[in-house]
Amino acid sequence: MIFIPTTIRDVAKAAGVSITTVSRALNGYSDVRSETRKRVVRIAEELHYRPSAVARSLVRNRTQTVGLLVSDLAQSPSGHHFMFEVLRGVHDRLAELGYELILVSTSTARQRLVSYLDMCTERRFDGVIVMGIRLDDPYVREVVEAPLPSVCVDVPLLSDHCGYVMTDNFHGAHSAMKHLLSKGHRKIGFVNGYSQAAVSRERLRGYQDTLQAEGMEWDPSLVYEGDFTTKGGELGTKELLQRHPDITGLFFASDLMAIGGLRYAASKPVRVPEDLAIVGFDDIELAEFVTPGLTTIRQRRYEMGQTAVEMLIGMLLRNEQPAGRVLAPELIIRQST
Amino acid sequence: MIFIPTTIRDVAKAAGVSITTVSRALNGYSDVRSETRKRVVRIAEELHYRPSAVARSLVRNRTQTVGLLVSDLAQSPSGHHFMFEVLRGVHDRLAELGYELILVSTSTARQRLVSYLDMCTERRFDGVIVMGIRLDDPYVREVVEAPLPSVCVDVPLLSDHCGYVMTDNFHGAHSAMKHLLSKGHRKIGFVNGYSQAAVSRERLRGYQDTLQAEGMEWDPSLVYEGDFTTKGGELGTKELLQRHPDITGLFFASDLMAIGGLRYAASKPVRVPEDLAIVGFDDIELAEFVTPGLTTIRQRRYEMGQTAVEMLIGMLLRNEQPAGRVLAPELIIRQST
DNA sequence: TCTTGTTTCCGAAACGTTTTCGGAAAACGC
DNA sequence: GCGTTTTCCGAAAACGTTTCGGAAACAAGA
Repeated sequence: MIFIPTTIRDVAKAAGVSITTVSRALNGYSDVRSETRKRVVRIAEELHYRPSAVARSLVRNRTQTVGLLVSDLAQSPSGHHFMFEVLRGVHDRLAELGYELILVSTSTARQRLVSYLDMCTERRFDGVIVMGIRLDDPYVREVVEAPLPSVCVDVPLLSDHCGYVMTDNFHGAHSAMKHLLSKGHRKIGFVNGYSQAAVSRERLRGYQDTLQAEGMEWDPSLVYEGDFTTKGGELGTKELLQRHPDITGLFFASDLMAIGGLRYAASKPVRVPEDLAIVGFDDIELAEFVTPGLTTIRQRRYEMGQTAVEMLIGMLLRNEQPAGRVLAPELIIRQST
Repeated sequence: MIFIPTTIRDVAKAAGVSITTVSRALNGYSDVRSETRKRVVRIAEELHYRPSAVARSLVRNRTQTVGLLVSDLAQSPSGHHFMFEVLRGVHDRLAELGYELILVSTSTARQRLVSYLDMCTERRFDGVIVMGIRLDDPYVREVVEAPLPSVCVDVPLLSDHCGYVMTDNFHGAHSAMKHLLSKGHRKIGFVNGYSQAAVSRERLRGYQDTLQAEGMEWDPSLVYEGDFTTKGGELGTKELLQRHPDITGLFFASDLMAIGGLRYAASKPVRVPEDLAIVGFDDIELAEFVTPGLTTIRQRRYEMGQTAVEMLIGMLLRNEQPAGRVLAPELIIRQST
């Protein structure tokens, strides 16, 4: 019933050599006669020998595992859309490099008893990738201070063992605004995410800067602080349109909020894009299917995941200094503008 | 630079006892004086001692890890929507039980060299949960035959160490059809997923059975075999409406395909639900945001993940027989019918 | 005093690898 | 035939735990 795997000892015995020789033969060392090597390899295959990663980890003092820390798997801001793609990027690149991905989230009871750091040291992760974390999250400090190589996604934290990768939110917001301006809009509102997210700050800066660069005055009452949710986007749209009925364009800090804006418009006699042009941020899958199709700023999420891995492994293997990498976003024009 | 964790030896030395005593003190054995125990616990905390899961796994011969095998992370049938929720359920329940989740997908080069089974034995997973796999996937055999406790999601495979959990697709399809019939539709088409998916077969059976139970003839030309994608749904709708212009209702085996149907309708002068009623399957997040809102069959995805874990751990810890568990779906009525 | 039992602790083996060090045998240079 | 190098292989230590089988110290019962 219980499955007992073959060990290196079994192979050694069957091949009539020492376990040392088996280890060396299978790991491609040079000092083993090719004839012996062939025999060992053959017998190892016959016995379906698979070296135990556990034992190997113990002696090598590296586990070839990376933890993916997600602050809250359940109710992340942009929902699954953002996370899943990053996760895919992380997973795929890790797999290519021969690392395993362990998923850790804070959403469970156990994680409240044992801290992130405790988990990481217990499991002896080689490194950690953090995502979906807010600047005011208590774990931030823990992660950055921990003596464990790490990379943050979408949080610009930098130390001697912690790098980050994120979208160029400033320029993303900039190109969204340039697009709206080019369409002739002059009164443009901004529905932001909550201010504790690093990305919100950058997007706000992009909004302001673009307006000022065009010589237009910048009016705080044109900005609404939402929470990245559809509901928040709906409320923000309502609020801003009440404050400034002459608004003809709205920029949202997330697609989910922009979809809230579309919903509000649909419930009123407000036509999109004729009466109100809408631009989102993220380019989640929904954006294409919603009517009208949502003009938005595409984040390269898969690539962010890959890049995070690249950086982490660089720190691990080649002792590279952690850095901050910024990925260029892309304007996707659909029917909402 | 490199982080060297404290070992049980460090604690033993600092506390002036043997490592045996430290181990027994921290693991709650009875034969250690409470005074000694307190001292050991205090010192362990002071030194931030965290027992190495690696070493423990080696000696205990269990790793407290479960692999989540995903046949292809990238292009799964229902996309992220299905997987992510199941994954959450799996993760959360595992975490509660003190297990770690390792994500393994077949989408990478490395996985093509080393088989699933090899990975699992190398890493010494205690058990495995499989999802997103097709009946004709070569890995199916491997997993079922492997002497490793496993649970399949959405694939009805049963052996003495392999159980499964899935939605009651037959009854899901049944209630979708009953709903359409109750709305007065008499000519109803069915856009199915690819036939190699176990769920497709069940949904087709539900479609047929319901019609026949109502004394209606069942016409194979009313069924289109799609591929779970939006594009396929679009093509299927076009094809079926050409074959039978008098169709007034369409049932889709996935929401993504149903959305394809909505798109086709929007591109023609076909009004939904007036000219054509549409029912999907899954209740992905999109279903609510699409216009018109999609009537669909909700799968309890999070719960499926939890249930899979429950069953696996039962096999592991309490030696329970693997079983097949079927979860009831739910009809969600929106504006598309 | 001798056995018996309890309580509290420890030494040592075991888990399955990798790796260091060194030794035996063969080949080579002279 | 002798030293030297090269080739091939094995013994043993190490990684950090858990656990088995005592052992020391002391108390209690005979």
